[in-house]
Amino acid sequence: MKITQAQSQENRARIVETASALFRERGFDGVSVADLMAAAGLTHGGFYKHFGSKADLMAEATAQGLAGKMREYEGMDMLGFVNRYVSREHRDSRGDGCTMAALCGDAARQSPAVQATFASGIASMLAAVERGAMAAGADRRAARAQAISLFCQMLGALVLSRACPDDSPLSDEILDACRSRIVAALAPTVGVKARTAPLRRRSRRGVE
Amino acid sequence: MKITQAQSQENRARIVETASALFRERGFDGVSVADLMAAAGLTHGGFYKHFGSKADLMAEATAQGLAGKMREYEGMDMLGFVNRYVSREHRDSRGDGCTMAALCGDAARQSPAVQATFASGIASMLAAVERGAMAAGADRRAARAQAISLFCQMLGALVLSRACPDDSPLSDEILDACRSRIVAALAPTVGVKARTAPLRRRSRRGVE
DNA sequence: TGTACATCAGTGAACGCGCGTTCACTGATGTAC
DNA sequence: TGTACATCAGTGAACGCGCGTTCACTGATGTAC
Repeated sequence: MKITQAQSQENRARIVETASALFRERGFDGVSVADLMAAAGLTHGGFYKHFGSKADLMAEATAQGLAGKMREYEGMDMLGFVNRYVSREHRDSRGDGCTMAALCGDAARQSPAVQATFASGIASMLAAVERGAMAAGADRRAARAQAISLFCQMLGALVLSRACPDDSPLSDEILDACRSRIVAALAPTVGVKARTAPLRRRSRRGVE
Repeated sequence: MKITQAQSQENRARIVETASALFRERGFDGVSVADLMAAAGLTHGGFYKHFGSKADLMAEATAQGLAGKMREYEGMDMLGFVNRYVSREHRDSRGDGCTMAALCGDAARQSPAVQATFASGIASMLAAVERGAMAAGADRRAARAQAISLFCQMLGALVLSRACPDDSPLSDEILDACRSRIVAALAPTVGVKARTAPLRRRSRRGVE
């Protein structure tokens, strides 16, 4: 049965979106094409009408996952961002969480296309954190290095906390220690003004 | 052909050692039992004379990999440890490097046995870093949180730098920025005495 | 110390299975007239 | 606006392949006497 062009585009978008979440939850190798298509409400045969290969989808889903989270984070101030990122909720919702944290381990062994996508995602994230750090009163010269250091710590905490068993107290401790220290380091330079300074490059009109 | 008991034990140890390196290089799913046995100079059929399943070996190889690196790191002072850990050389030698950094992403999706092994490895590592931080003059009260924060940053930097393509300048930048900041933060409290204080719990006699 | 024999680490073919991918087919869509 | 027909997104069986695992077999080891 043929389907409306609009329907087809909708299906394609749903496949990418579903893949992005499933890859984050189970890793690239943990999701089969059949799994994925079933989760998107389709059968596996149609996959190749939309994508050249699973590897192609991996690159596209990664790119979309990274970009989507960036858009979400850009509206937040530094404190809010840190509190949300280094949290039990984020740790426990891989499928909804940061693509970088969920897949950076896998990315190191993937194709150059996926790695390049990751590198540009990391660059965007670091640039956003740098703007946020400067808005929070960081030294202009050191803002870049501080942003890198900060984000590495946040991501490291999340990744390590996820490597522990579900009920491990260590998992909570890692998150709490890192979050507290980062927030404390940010606090002296964060006033009411900084709290309202979002990570985004410039203000945008309109609703989200 | 039967083989000496000593030979058999040697073979078993070599399989675990080989597996530990290969898993770090390619991930748990990236190494087949046949690959692994061939790399250890054996044929795949004999695998089940030594191990109940591939999953069993994964847990054992992970435990050995974590313990082996701990022994190596324990002999170093904080500055040496940081400089070695957050380096291009470490990034480029996954098979020889830190098991935690190489496999923590995969660990989150593995069996409880592997996750428990990871958690205990993380605990050992954090305890060692805490001792090192205190030897380097850190505040006794904050030493634990500082150790967690420090190690998360080190691991995060390594993992992110590995997610970039091989020739990416961003990969180098991440390592350099984190290493510099950590070393600078350590420097004021690190004197000649601290430099000679190793991470290990107490001094041991005899050669390595 | 020799001899006979049970043991069992290692071999390599074979197993069922799930994977990524291909393909003949379907039938509503979208278009040419 | 109707009619005839080419298109092509989606279907589901089938493909070859590599995986983890099993198994009958080998033959030197290690042991009982």
